Amino acid sequence: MGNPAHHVYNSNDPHQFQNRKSSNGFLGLMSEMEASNNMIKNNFSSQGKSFGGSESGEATVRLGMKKGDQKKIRKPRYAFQTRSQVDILDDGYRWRKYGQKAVKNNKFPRSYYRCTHHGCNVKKQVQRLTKDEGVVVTTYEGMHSHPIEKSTDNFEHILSQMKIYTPF
DNA sequence: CGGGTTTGACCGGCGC
DNA sequence: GCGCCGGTCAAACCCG
Repeated sequence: MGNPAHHVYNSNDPHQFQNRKSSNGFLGLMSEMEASNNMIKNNFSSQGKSFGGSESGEATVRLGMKKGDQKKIRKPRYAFQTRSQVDILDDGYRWRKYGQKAVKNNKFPRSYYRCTHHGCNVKKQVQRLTKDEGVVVTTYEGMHSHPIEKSTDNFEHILSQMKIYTPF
């Protein structure tokens, strides 16, 4: 991958993005999480810390031992949809793709990415809608506990801020 | 070479 | 218990 010259919001320039947010640019912003779990709120209130849930969960060795000792914390994740012609929305972090699966009722596959930063277990998945090819759904899971490593554009900064404060 | 992608197999949960 | 399904692993492959 590697889109050297420009960043990727590109496909629709920021202006359009802001203009159409009420109608189409920002199709939706939804967050999935279990309201029944209070711990999640704790995790989110202190964004500077590591989000304990997923980390401890993944630290457990899989395949051969049960990991559901005590925690059944549901990892909060939030998704937003954008109009873009490219699947790769570069938000400033480095992602490594670890899977791709076809989605039912959808003719396009879904790609699974993971942040390559050491000790950062943030995941995201990118999906494209069948009906509107121009719509790309990006779902983030977890939160980065380290700074962005690329050039800091304004929009990226705003975006990252958005990520932090979205759930509430 | 080193890092990221590809791709099929595998795993755990859920419904029947 | 079995099969579907969404998500992940890992070995091969690719490319700078």
